[in-house]
Amino acid sequence: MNRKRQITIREIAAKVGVSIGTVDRVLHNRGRVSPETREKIEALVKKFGYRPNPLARHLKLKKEYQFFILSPYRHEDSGYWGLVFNGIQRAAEELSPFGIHIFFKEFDRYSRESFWKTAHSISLEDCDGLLLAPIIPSEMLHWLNELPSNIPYVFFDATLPDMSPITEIGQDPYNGGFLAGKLLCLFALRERGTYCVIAPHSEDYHIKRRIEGFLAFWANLEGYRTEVRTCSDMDHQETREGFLNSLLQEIPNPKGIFVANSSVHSVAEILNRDNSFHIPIIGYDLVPENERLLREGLIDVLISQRPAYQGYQAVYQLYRHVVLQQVIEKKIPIPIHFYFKENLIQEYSPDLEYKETMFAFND
Amino acid sequence: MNRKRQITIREIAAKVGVSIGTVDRVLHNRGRVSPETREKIEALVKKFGYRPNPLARHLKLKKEYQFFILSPYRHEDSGYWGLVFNGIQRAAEELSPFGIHIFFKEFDRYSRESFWKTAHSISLEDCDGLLLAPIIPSEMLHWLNELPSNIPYVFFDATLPDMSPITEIGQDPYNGGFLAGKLLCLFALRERGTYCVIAPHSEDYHIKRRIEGFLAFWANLEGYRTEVRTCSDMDHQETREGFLNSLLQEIPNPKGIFVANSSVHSVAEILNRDNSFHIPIIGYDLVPENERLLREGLIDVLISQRPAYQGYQAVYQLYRHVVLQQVIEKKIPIPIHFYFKENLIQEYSPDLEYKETMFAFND
DNA sequence: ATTAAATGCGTTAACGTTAACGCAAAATGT
DNA sequence: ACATTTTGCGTTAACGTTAACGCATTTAAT
Repeated sequence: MNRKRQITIREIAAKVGVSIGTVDRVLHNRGRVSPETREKIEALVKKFGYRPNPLARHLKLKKEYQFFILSPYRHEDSGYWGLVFNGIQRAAEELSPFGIHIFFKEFDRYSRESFWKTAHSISLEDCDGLLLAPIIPSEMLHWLNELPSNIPYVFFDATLPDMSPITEIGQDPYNGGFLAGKLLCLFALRERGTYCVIAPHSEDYHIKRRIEGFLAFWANLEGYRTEVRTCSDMDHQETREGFLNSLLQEIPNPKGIFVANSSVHSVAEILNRDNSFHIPIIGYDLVPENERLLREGLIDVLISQRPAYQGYQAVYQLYRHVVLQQVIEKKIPIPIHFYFKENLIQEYSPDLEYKETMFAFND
Repeated sequence: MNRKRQITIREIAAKVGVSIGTVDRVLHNRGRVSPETREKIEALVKKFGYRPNPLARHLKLKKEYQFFILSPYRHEDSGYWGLVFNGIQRAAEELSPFGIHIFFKEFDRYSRESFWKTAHSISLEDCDGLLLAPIIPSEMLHWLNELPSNIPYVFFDATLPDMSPITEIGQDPYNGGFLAGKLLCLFALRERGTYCVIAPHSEDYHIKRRIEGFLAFWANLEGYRTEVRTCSDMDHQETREGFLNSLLQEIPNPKGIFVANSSVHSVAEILNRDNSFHIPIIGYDLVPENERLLREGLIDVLISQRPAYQGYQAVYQLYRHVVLQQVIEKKIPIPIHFYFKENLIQEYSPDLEYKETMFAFND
């Protein structure tokens, strides 16, 4: 159970019969060491698994680490990114004794220009790590390919193929969609009929996979139909109302609706407010507006991507890699998490105040 | 956003006009300081919010921290505690550069004698922190009251009133029961009839609250009946079969069953294996046996208490308190988490291998 | 052949904290 | 009055790592 004490640079030096300076030069590739000595030292380093004591290193260097977050504006996606920032903020506070500093760099997720402007505003010289939301894959890819190769980065929320992040943090969108189907089916009491997917009109890989998962759930069931409809701009009131009206005209009696992103509140507000019948609605993300409507009963289920946890993990794993030089798992999967109106506990709420009633163990 | 640099002991000393030795004596209450000097130093320490650099301290002291886990045997509750241990183990590995060492002290949760024997085997002299599962409240209370007051401890899984733990980690059992009701109702397609609770015959506060929550869900609904039955020993095959047989005789057609603890697999195995009809069953905890039956479809839903996360958090928060001397939130609520057969991802699995298919972002 | 540069290595001073040690001066005991 | 203890404080050596610096040799350049 107890691993043995870590070997120190001084002990390595003694074993080889050189000074610590020489060992240090080998360790940091600072040259001025003969090939034979270098080999001997490298052999021992390997043999004894020497790893520099991160505490001593930090003490000596007094290094301040700068991590940059490249993410959509915090208010976008109905405030989703703000939830991520809460987790990031908390991690930053906890890790401040280690000299971790966080800088938020936000862009408009619908503007390539904004992305580039923001990306270029990051001062790469004194950047020790990047937290990236690859929400515009092509641009992110392009930018990363021109990046100095020595800057470590993590992906959160989504990922990109064929890259080398320290780790990828995210939720399986296919599975989320599948489960959305399952829950929607239950909330509709397995009634036969037509079930709708409402999605933004975008190329977003995540959204597509969620829809695929949702459709996969219904594929083998008999008596059920599914319809996918995309809306060009859910944030714009007229567009939204026009879209939903024509949807209801086309499908007059949908048994349930799955909104594949965080704009589910816009849908639920129109379809389930002041109506004589309730359409089961399931959507994504516990953003404030969605939370409110969940509480009011206009939304039935929300799938959470656990944004604050993702943000926290992104910072923490980067710290583990950069400061502690530990080995990080290549993937950090985020379990799919449901919220009904009865189990609303905001994780890492901004003010750290949790609702007492949700946690009353005694009396 | 950037907090200013922490003040050092040397700077405090300079400001007061004494040496660092004197300041250190004040900080550690080692006497040999005049009252006036002490006051001056204390004032400045307060004013500038001096806090010793945990890295330097650890470097100097080379202090090894010993944390003891006082918990039921890892195999008890169908292996539930083993899952907690996984999270503890992982935290211990991550924190090993800080000299954290973990010692597992396990007892039989059904034997007071075993509890005392185990509790007394903890060498309190070199104990820097305790992780406590207060699963036998009376004995734990008694033991804690006789404990030297300077040892910090955290509660996980459950808590005790009127104590001063560093933090309490746990899930709201009432809410969990309530949601179990809600989900069971959905899985039974809201069919009218009788719904059963099966619980162990014990005084366990958690279990009681879960049942209360479950009953609360049905209380205001019309056409639904609920029946609570306790079984003396679910682990014993004959007792179990006798219990379930008489249950089915009494309630021939239950619409759904809620098992208020992790022994749901025993129930599902008998009631839903090789039967022509499926009774919706919901239970607690993603222990291996339950996971298997969930996968096979004999169990419909499992509520997870996120044992590995609880274990991880318990160690991590204790580390934050003891090593970093940070302020810890008084309560760490564990959100209620559901598993269906489609979203099985084991958090913190022992071998750190996650199921790839659950996290395939691309293609 | 002489100077200059490069190589190979050791030494050392920090980083901030802690606690042992030392040493006056004051307080106490006989 | 003198010995002894106590008080109040400063000094210092670690802890492990890093990188600047120094100093011989060896190698290269003119």
